[in-house]
Amino acid sequence: MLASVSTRRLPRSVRELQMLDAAVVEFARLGFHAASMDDIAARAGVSKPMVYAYLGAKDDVFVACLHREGTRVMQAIVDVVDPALAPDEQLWHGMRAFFGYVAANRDGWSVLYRQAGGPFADEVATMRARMIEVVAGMLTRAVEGRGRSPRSTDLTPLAFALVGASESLADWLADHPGEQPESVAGRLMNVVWLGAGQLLDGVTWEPLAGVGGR
Amino acid sequence: MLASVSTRRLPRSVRELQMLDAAVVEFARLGFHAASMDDIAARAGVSKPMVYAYLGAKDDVFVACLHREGTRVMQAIVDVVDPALAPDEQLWHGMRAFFGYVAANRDGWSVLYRQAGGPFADEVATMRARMIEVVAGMLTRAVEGRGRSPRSTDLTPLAFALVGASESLADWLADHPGEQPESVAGRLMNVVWLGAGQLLDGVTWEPLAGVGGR
Amino acid sequence: MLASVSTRRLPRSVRELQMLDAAVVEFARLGFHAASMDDIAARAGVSKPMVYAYLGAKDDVFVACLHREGTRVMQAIVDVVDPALAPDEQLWHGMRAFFGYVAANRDGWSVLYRQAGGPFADEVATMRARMIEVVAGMLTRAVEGRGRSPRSTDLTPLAFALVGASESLADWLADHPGEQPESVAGRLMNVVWLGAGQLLDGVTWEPLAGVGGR
Amino acid sequence: MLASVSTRRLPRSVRELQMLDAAVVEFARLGFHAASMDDIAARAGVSKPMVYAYLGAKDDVFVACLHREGTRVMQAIVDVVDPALAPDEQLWHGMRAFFGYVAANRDGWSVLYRQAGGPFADEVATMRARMIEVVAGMLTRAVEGRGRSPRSTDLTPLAFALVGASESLADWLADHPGEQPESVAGRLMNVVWLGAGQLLDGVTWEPLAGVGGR
DNA sequence: CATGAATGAGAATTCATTCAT
DNA sequence: AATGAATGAATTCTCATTCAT
Repeated sequence: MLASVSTRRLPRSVRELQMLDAAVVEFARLGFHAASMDDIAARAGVSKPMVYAYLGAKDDVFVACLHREGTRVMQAIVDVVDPALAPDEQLWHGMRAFFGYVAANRDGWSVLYRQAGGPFADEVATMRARMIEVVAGMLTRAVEGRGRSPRSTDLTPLAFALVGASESLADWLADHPGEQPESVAGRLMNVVWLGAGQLLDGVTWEPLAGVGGR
Repeated sequence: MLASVSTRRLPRSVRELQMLDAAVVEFARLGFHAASMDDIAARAGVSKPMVYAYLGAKDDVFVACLHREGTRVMQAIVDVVDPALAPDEQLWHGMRAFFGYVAANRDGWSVLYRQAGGPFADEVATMRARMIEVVAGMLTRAVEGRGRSPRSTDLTPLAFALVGASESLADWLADHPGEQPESVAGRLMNVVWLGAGQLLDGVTWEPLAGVGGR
Repeated sequence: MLASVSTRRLPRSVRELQMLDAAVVEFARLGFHAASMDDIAARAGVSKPMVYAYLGAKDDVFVACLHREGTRVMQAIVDVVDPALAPDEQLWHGMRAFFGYVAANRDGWSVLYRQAGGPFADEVATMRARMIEVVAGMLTRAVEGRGRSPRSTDLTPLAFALVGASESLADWLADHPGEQPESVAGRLMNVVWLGAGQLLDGVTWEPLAGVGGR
Repeated sequence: MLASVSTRRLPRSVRELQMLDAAVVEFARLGFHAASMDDIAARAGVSKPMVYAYLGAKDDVFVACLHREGTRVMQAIVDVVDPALAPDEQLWHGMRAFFGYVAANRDGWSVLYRQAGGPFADEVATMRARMIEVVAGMLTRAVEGRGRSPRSTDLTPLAFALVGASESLADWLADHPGEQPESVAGRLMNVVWLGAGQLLDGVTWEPLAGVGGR
């Protein structure tokens, strides 16, 4: 009866965490529809009714995962972006945090970013929007810190591009264990910062007249 | 009784196309698992056994969609990338074609991009790898066109970033029907081309000191 | 257009034979339910509607197989049992023919004997009954040829036993290619003939009193 | 509201038995392919998912039936074959037990014997092989008990014949509910024992001359 | 608190069978 | 005479969800 390693009779909060962890893994592994409540319960080491009692129906479980993971990414960024820093340093820290999170939490990231469509379109869109907002905010402050107000306030597309690039690079990193995440983040930072800088300085790339239009 | 537009008794090739189209729509709408063969058949205006007879099991149908759409995107890009053009123009044409295709084929794009997990990871990965290869090729030629041999031949990470950014922007584009693909392509092109250009010119951004080109 | 090996445009009777052959093979291979009209048509080298046109629905096809194979076994026996021969020779010839048929036509035999139950219980039972009748008739004539009328006219169980033994031995033969069918038939003939002879002579085996009854 | 005979919420072992019983009945009635999981579940008084949860897929259910029934027949025989008995008594007891079992368990026997083809050929063949082994053992001991070492040690064909004859007679018995298993066993015992005995005594029947023991 | 037992509903897949050509 | 096209109806199997204990 010594409960040293026994997982029985844990407090509710702990159990909930185990379940959420299991759910994230399963949803990431198979996607929302293919993941089964059975597998989630099994992976969490509890019986199915427990999952229902603690987290509710499958939809609820998924939304819970979504929220937790979303909060985590945003927190990871917010935590390292010190407003006292120089704008470029803020961006650099934020990107590193974001990049690091995506690379280190493939499962959580999957849940957030690879489950478009379906009955959660709204939830996912909302979560994504908040995340993009954080990134876009980071970019905006960086731009403003350069003493310029962005011509169009809409840095959202750039935020999207940045997120997509990070995700893709995280994939690439996963296949190249020898590479340093830091260095990859640095290269991305360079392109974005230098490119955006040029743009702000009025330098633009334009297609050759007449040729681009065909 | 109208014989003219009656869709009964069509030759195989026509029916196959109808089915593929229907399948792409359904897969895009609900994802692989949630889409049902019933719905696909219904949308194609045939009975389920026809789908099985012509396209095979659900997996086969999905792979067929994947291949068709994948080939289409690639073709759309390859078609406009004239090797005789200047490197930057090649990149510009390619990106414009890509965003144009995605804007015009939301469904096809969804099928390709938003089903990464699950049993088709390999198929999708293969297709993406081909795409990245194409992009990396364009980038390499662009760099060489500037009269420099790439310091490390490895432009692959940049290709990854670019493809990821494009995919993410394509998503954004899909959710903002008002936006012009051309304009999105232009913005991305600017950041990448200017940023990469600066980098190649030896300008770099470095953390903690802000030495680089601001 | 030279129709040397072409199988097109054959006269009805030939086509029907091809189909029956194919059907027997398929029914034997998979049983009535698991065999499919598709496979039968494919094996016969014709399209499904041909099978329906020539032989009718699946049930009809099966019954046709049943009848043909049943007729064949019985004919094989009747052909060799010359009433002019001595009774034991009649039995011997009949058994050899029967045994040979079963051994040489595993498929046909399967259709006849391994498809009990199901919607054809009646047909199968009838066919079997006729077959057993032939064998029993053979036995009866043999017994009568010995100058005795069988005590109970019912030699049917012995016929059943004989048929079962033959089938089982045919299985055994199929696994022992070195063995001579003739010799195996001979051994069976010996047991039956000698055993039945003893019985007719009034010799019987009786269990030890009191022990057999527990 | 009657709690006593309510069949709800039974422990697993009980339900499993009910299901196996139901499955045996259905498989016997219609054969493996024609029997449906729906029917099995209905007959067992449960819903289909329970059958899958407890017994697995249809194949598994069938194999489970096969094993249970096979074990039962073998056990029925082994239980009554006392090695201390005289060889002929051993054979007699074994045969009586066999026919008795078949008469009392028509369904179980059908499942075992009438599904030889198809994907379970191996399972059935294995079980039959074990049975033949047992019979061959009994025959061998019987022969040795007569003070003779079998000329060729190969009594296997005779065992095959005996088992085949028994199986076929079991079929006959199944179709003639009026018959006494005891009596059928007796008749078969007589033919085999007397015939084999004559053979061992050197009496043989030879074709064309009728030299043997008439 | 925790679970084994149980199921309704739905999805994939196959097949016998029929037309229109 | 012969066939490709087409389908209604089953059948196997899975899953989210709920009770009774």
